[in-house]
This record gives sequence, structure tokens and C-alpha cells, in this order.
Amino acid sequence: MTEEPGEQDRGDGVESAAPRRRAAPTIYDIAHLAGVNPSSVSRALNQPGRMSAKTESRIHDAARRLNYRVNPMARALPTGRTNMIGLVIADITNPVVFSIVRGAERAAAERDYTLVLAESEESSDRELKVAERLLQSVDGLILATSRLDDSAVTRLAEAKPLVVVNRVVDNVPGVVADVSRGITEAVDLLALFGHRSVAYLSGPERSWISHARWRSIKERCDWSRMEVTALPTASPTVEGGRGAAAAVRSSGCTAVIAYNDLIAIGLMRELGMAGLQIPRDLSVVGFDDIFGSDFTVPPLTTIQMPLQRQGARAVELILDALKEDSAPRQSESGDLLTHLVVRGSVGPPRSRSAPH
Amino acid sequence: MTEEPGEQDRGDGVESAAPRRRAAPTIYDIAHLAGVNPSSVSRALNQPGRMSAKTESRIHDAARRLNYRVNPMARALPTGRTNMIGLVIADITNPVVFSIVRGAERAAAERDYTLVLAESEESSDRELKVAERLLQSVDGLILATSRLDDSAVTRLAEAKPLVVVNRVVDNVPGVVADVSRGITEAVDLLALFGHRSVAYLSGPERSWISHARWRSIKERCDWSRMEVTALPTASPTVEGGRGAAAAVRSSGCTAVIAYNDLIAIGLMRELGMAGLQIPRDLSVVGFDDIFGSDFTVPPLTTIQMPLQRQGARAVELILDALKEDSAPRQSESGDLLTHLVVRGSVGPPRSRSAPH
DNA sequence: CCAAGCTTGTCAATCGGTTGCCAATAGCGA
DNA sequence: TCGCTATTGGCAACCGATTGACAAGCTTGG
Repeated sequence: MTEEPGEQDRGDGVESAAPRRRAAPTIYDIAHLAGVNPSSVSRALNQPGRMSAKTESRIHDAARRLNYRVNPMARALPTGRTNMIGLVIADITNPVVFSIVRGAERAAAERDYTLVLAESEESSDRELKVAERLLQSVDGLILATSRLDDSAVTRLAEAKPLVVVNRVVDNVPGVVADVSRGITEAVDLLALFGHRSVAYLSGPERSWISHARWRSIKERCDWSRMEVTALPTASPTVEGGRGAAAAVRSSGCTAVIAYNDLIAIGLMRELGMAGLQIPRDLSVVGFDDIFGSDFTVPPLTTIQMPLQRQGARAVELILDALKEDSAPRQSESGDLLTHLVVRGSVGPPRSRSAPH
Repeated sequence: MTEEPGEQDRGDGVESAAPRRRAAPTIYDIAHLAGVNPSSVSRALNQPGRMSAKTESRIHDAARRLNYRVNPMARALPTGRTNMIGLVIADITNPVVFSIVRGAERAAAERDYTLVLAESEESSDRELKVAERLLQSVDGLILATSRLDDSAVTRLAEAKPLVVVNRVVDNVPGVVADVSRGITEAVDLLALFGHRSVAYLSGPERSWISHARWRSIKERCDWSRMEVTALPTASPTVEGGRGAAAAVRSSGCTAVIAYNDLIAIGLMRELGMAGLQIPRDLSVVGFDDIFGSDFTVPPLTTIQMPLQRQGARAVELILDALKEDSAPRQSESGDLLTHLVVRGSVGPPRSRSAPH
């Protein structure tokens, strides 16, 4: 309380041994140094050109000299804008989300937004809680691998701009990749090799995207006059893939398209341990092209999703919604195409190895 | 300006087509509903028991009825606490950081903290910028894979509690795993198989942890009377491992310990393509036990780092520093042990295959 | 029966920036 | 040189919550 109360003991509450923190400079410090009113500082910093060049540069100099950074919390209060975007994912160790996170982080950072991350650990209860908590601190929310039902998503979307990834919810913008191209390529390749019977190792029953993939696969297989059946898996993981091996073998199919790469990898490993050879005994196609899918033997042929671009696009949609209030852009898959990455896990079926 | 100015047009600035957002309830709404003063609401919510049970429960009821969540920005202003922790990483697609992120996210969420993520894209300039930006909005900062030099780290640590992971910087708390146990196990296993000459494929020249690993490997090899040399790699990636294959072959060593799994995997793939067999022609040990390190053929034997625990520990250190100002705990590796995960990439050397 | 001691709740200042409104100033033409 | 308008900059309210100081209400003891 020597001179400027509140300047003296700011920083951290207790004042004993802890390393002394230097308090961050404020616009008041700048105003003092530049000899102007704090509000002028705010103006100079936020609306360049609305002030005499001389004063403006004096203020900027002072700010630079003090190494000033705006306090995002203080700014957020009156404006309601935090410059943060929330990203909720089910499981951060799922390689599928890495790319989404990266794409989102990059797109956000580029526009000076900060990404806030939260994990729902595959629980829809936790997801709701986490999303509600995040919602308070961010300008918009991305649900990357949501386990919520549509109504909950819709309700969340009422509070702040919200975008879902790889999912379609009425009236909520979504970023969905167009799987048809990749699937067409995959099915066509199998057909070319002479496969006549294919199985789809499906994902979680409640997964919108798993059904979308199945529909697309079914359609293309029908078109190619191939038999196709869906086989369930216990979980969309390596373990789930392992567990499905028996069903695959007894199904009599000669090729498999898996809901994701983890399942595909699990299946290959299990069959490999049982002495089968891939692709001689079974052709396997994965989905996503995750990190490590080329480490396997043989390397996995897989349908690559534009996950990083999807993450970036999700951020862009949020920012769009924030900027103007044009009608919320609906799920558009324009440039979000998938394509087949051909590696070693697809070949001719055992019986007839000649094409066609 | 009909009645309560500022109540009418809150929500979002522009008011045309955009989906109407409902404004979040405030403590004033609660106070109004419960018929008390806003400050009583704050007290009832934050200091339970300091108020008549009756009033308190009335306030809680009102809060629940309005589905009230505290506005973190508004709270952060007077308290200086944001309940957010920043995590800066070099490259989010590096599998090593997944586990750190997960550990940190879990530990943070458990204590009602939110994790804020930023990527430096391997650039120390960007890292500094990003860290300074984050510093404004968080209560503490974790540098997981920092490319900054010590002085920059020290300077950042002056502003807010800061923790580095897998690195030691004077006067800055760090979370460093004790590599000696894993390395001892690895070197001993190689010795047991009869290897006499080992190479270390090192990481980035400026990486503290790479040197630490090298020192530990050198020490144990000396102890075992094994020859050991360090071989440089161009980068700590699969590509870097590939590029080092030639040097490894001409070095005459029979076993390799790589700075990380990516290098090990790259090396194995390159050698495999050249017709060598692992472990017959070369034993390979990786570091980290990343996702996918068991997808390779043979599966990679690797020294597992407790990355997830390290991430969690980093958060705990921040929280400690925030709570009391006990002397900042210095890098302690107590329970952060490494250990060898034995898989298929280590075997007896070609020449003499009998142990010892 | 009254004063002292606790509870319980209210007031008001504050955190750091933003912004509408208005006064002071500068610039301009006549 | 004067008066008018276009700029420029300052004042003050406000965003939502926290918190120290204090008043009102209650209990309790002398």
C-alpha cells in the first residue's frame, strides 16, 4: 500500500518462499508510460488508424517496451470472445484423432485462436459434462468423436457455435468426408482381383460413420455384383479385430473391409498367428490410414480419410459462424475426399487367382 | 434500452439470421430468483457452510434450476486463476506426445482443470511465441518437448509456474524418467545374447534427453565391457532411421539401441528391404514403446517410458506450485521408472550364437 | 434487562479491457 | 482571422464474479 494499491502485492496470493512472479503489464501501465488514457491504449491497439499516427506509435512503442500482451480473460469479459475453441474427443490415444487434433490446432493457431482439449473417455455422460464445462470458456465447440445422442448435441449447439466431425445431426454443421470415392476404389480393386464375397467388419452400433461406410460399401458391392455381409466387432480396436477373426474365417469371404485400421490390424495379427497368410488367404482393407498402418506385414491397404483437413475445416466452420451470421453452413464434403492407399494387404483370392 | 440495459441484447453482437443463443445465467439471475444479494450467491457457491443452511440451499436450488455454470473468465479476473493448464508440444503427430497429453489431460480433468494445447511445430521461435500467448490464459505451463534454450525456459518460468518434461533446466521443475533401469535391462539382455559391439543411434544434437540416454548406455556398456559408439541420425523419425542404415552396417556392430522407436522402425524397414533379417543379422532396441511398435515384424523390443505418468506428474507439479509455495520441487524421478519390453527384435548375434 | 459476541447477509471496490458518448482539438475554407 | 466540421482522446459504465468491511439480527451471559 505504498503508492498504487493493488500494484504492490499482485502476482500470487502468498508471499513467502515462492519464486517471485512479475506481474504482467496492463494497458494502464502503457497509458501511464505513453501519457494517455487507458481507453486510448485499447483503441490504438485494436483499431489501428482510428487515431493520430503519432499517438498510436507512441502507444505501440510503450506496449513493446513493456512487452505487453493482452489479458485474454479481461478481454473476454466485455466482448464475450475468448479466442479459444474447444475440441472434445473420445480417446486421445486413438490415432484417428491425432490428425483431427493437429488439423484443428493448426487452423486455430493460424487465426490466433487457442485450442482447448478435453477427453470424454468414451463416456457420453462425461462428454456432456466436459462439453458443458468447456462451453463456458470457448467461442465454439467441436465434437470430434461424439458419443452423445442427437438431442444432446442439438441442445449444446444452442449455446455456442458447434460443429460435429464425421457425423450428421440435423441443424448442426458437420464435417463429413465423402467416403464413396475411397470405397469405390477399394471395392473395385477387390473386384478386379476376382473377389466375389466380401465382409464388412463394422464399428460401434451407435456410430453414425460406421453405418455410412456400410451403406456405401453395400451399394458399391451391389453394383459390382459382389456378395457382402456385415460382421460385428466387439470394439473398434486391435482387440476387436482379433476377436472377429473366427467369424471372418467361418464366413467364407475372401476379402474384408474393416471399419477402421485398428480392427484390420488386429485381424491380420490374429490370422497371422493362426498361420494364415495375407493377402494369399484373405485380403484386408482398413479405414483411416492411421500412423503405423504401414508398419504391419504386409503393410495395410487402407482408405485414407482427410482427417487433418476435417479438423481444420471444423475450426473454419466455427469461425464462420462466429463472424457473420450467415445461415450455418451445413455439412459439406466438397473437397473432403477419401482415397485408397494401396499397400500389400490386398491380392487375388486363393481359389482363382486370375483377374475377373 | 427498454428496462434493464445490457440484459436485452446480450448473447451475440449481430442479430439477424443466426441461431438465437441463449445467454448463460449469472449469479445475478440466481440472486434475483433466490431473493438475495449476488455476493451471497458467490459465497454460498464457493464457501459452503458459511451461511445459513436454509439460504444456502435456496441458492443452490436456484442455481440448479437455472443450470448455472460459473463464467471462468469472470472468475479469472479478480482471482487471477483460470483453471487452465497449458501444454506446449513440438509435434502432435509424434506418438511420444500422445501419452504425455493423455496423462496430462486426465490429471487436469480430475482436478477440474482444463488442458490447453499448442503446437510449436518444432520451431523454437514459434514455441516461444506460443508459450507467451498461452501464458496469459493459463495458471501454469508444461513444455513437453521443448526446443527452447535454457535461458528462454528460465525466463518463461518467471511469469507462471512452469514444468519441463524429459529435460533438466536449472531452477525449473522437471519431470524426468529414470532411464537407467530400462537401459540396464536392455544392455544386459544384449550382453546375455553375446553381443560385444553396440551402436547408439542418437537423437537431435540439442536434445537433452538424447544425451542422457547416451550417457546411461555408455556407462552400462562400459560396465559390461562392451564396445559402444554413437551414430548420428538426420532426424528422430522413421526417415532418420532409414538414413542411418548404411552407417549401421558399416559400423560392424551387432546390436543397435535407437534414440526412439521411430528411428528403430525406420532402420528395421530399411534393412529388411536390403534383405537383412532381424534379429538374426542385427538386434534392435527402441525407446518409448510408442503405439505401433508392436506392429512391426519382428515386433520391436523397446525401453518403455512412463510417458502418461510423466504427463500427469507435470500437471501435479504445476498444481503444487499453485497451491502452496513450498520450495519448487525439483525434477524427481522417484517412481518414473523405465523398463524393457522384450519382443522379437533382439536375438543372438550371427557369428557366435551361444550366450556368453 | 441490557450489553457483548456471533452469525448472516449486504455494500462496494476491484480485476483488465472495451466502447458509447461527449468534449476538446485540429484542420479547413471563406 | 473566424467559424464550422471532422478527428482525436477522455470519461465512465459495464462485462461477471470475488472479497474485505461492515451492518443487522440473533443468541447468550452478567
